[in-house]
Amino acid sequence: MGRKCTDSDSGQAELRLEEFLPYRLSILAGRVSVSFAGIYKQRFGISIPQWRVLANLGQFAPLSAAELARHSSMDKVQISRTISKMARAGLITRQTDPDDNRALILSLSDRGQALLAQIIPLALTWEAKLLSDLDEQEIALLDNLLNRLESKVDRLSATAD
Amino acid sequence: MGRKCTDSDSGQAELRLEEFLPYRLSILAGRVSVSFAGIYKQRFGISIPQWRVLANLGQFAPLSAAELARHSSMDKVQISRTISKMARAGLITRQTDPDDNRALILSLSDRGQALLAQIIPLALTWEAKLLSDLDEQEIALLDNLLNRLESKVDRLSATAD
DNA sequence: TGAAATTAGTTTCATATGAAACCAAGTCAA
DNA sequence: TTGACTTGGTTTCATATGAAACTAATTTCA
Repeated sequence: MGRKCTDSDSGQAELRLEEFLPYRLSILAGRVSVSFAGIYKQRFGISIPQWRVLANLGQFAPLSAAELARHSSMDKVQISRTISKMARAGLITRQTDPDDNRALILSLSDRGQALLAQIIPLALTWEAKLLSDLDEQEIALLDNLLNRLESKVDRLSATAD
Repeated sequence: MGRKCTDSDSGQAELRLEEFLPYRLSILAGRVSVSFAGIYKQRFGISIPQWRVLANLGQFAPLSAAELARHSSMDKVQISRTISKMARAGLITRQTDPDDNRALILSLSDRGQALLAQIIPLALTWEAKLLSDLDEQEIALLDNLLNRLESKVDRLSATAD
């Protein structure tokens, strides 16, 4: 960083938070997460990380812990702890991979699948409500924009040092 | 084992995470936050909550702690701790409000302002990079969509229970 | 081979978090 | 006034988090 153009009166850059994308995204995502978590938290007693594991295994199982971490962009420590809890609760199964004895093969148990099947309709209904002010085209556009931002931020992170 | 029914004809609801908005938003916002935090974290030694306080006070000061909490949608405990640290570090000033001796009047100190002035150009540059694949119109649209989602989720949370 | 480097997952430890209890100041109602 | 209620902010306490150290299995390559 070089530019230290006398932070005094003249060239003072301004930041309007209500227009600053990282900030807005973070606020919005936080509120969405909390609001959505209200759906399954007390009703089913699972946390946000547990919900993530549940949903990811529901869609992509079988997965190793490392794959699951990549899929869900969760920390590997958090994965480890979350799957321990969920295994104890009988929601997932863990077997060691015969082809690589370090790795685990993770899947949903019947109970886990049943739980997921209970939550999914609630999730979809809730999402529909969230999107109810947007028309088809706008939803498609949002989808497209989020995709592009996602791959952009990945590229930015990759080059950051 | 597993699938007792084929998805197409049965009532088995499916969830495609890559299309599920709460999930995508949360992943994207997390990555954006982390990537952006890389800009100021080691360079200036401030945390994400500190950045939020800095930016909010920069734009909206003077603010009470409660107002700051509302503005930034941060927890009041977190606000309390963050402003203590920042006051100790000489980044903000805290005076008790003469009109209400419970309340604090928070502002940026000169040092805080100088720090913010250093970060803002970096933040704007970074944001510009993030948005560089989107044209004017798309940015405006994104802005509009995020706004509408934000107010929607607020309404959903309000009616939650 | 077999020693160094990598990778999968767990554990440790210091820090961060937030719900609930708390104190102190202000408001309301009788 | 006074006592009940609310509000601003801090503290407590139990839990969550993640970086770094660790164990164990696998790969690399001299």
